Amino acid sequence: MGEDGYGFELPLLLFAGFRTIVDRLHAELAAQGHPDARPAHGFALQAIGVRGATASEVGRRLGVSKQAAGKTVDRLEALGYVRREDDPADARRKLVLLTPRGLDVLERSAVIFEQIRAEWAEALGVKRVREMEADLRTMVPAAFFRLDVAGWFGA
Amino acid sequence: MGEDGYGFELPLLLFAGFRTIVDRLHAELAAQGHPDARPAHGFALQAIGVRGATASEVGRRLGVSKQAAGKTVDRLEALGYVRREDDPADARRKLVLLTPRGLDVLERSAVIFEQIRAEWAEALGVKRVREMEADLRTMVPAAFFRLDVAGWFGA
DNA sequence: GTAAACTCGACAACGTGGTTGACCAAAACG
DNA sequence: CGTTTTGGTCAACCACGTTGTCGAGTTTAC
Repeated sequence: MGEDGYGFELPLLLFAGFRTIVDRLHAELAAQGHPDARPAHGFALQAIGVRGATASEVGRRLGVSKQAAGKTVDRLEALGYVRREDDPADARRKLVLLTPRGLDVLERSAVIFEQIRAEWAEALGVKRVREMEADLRTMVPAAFFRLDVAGWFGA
Repeated sequence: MGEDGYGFELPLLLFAGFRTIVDRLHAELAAQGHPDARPAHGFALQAIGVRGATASEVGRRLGVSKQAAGKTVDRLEALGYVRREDDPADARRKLVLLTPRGLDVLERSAVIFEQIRAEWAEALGVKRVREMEADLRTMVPAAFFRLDVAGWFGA
């Protein structure tokens, strides 16, 4: 063991940092009219995007099965964040589209994330935050758009 | 939005960094005779510790309900990582104790985490890794350090 | 010393986010 | 054409979490 402490600290700190930000985000979202939004919803809504996507496409973008993506879309639909629409050009496809409410939660999330990052920059210095982001980009495989987030968030 | 990009990047990078390390850990563990080990097991085994603990204590240390902790202990028991033993001093309690196999996976995890951290230090510089850890410690609430680290290997 | 309060472990029901496998209808391809 | 691929859905299952309930055992208060 090195002088820097036990090895599990680094992954634990990374996870704790992530959870700290995500928990803050959802506390803010709850206070801004989105009490039922969950982390997985944000990932899915981003994968859907303003131009819409099919459930299968969402699954591929998130690195999960089309069935899992379909169930997530079901929940988003029940919460009013997306709607489904038949694709006139392909009778198999059902386009998933953001509702105004879905767009709202995405926009608010972006604003809140910016606020949190600004707080980190104020506490640590902009340079240190930028270095942290750059270092993480160096160490993370490029194709990390794959999320597979199950179980990593609290209730 | 600042010039640094969208706010989603920082939490996504933290999560990606965590996942990158944890995925590496479990690939190594699988190659070293622990193919069924999962991330949640590692957290639970740490919470149990070499001196053992009850399911309720594990739940408190991990910040989950005693029922959830009990179910995780069930799985660890089925995998041979822990055993349960009646507490002669308190007929309500059932002590959860690491088996030799449970201790083995903990020890191997510590070694692998050290290797991964050394790789990060080689790629980024020891100073930058230390700064990252220090910065994260600054930004993360102390509640995330509930895991009882002292006495990991009987120390 | 006994009654009340608390704690532990267990059971049940449920929610969320995943997985495979199977299947049909529609599209794409030979 | 017929064959293969693709999109959506249903069903069963798993991992991990939640509340609520409950009996048995231990503490605490009076």
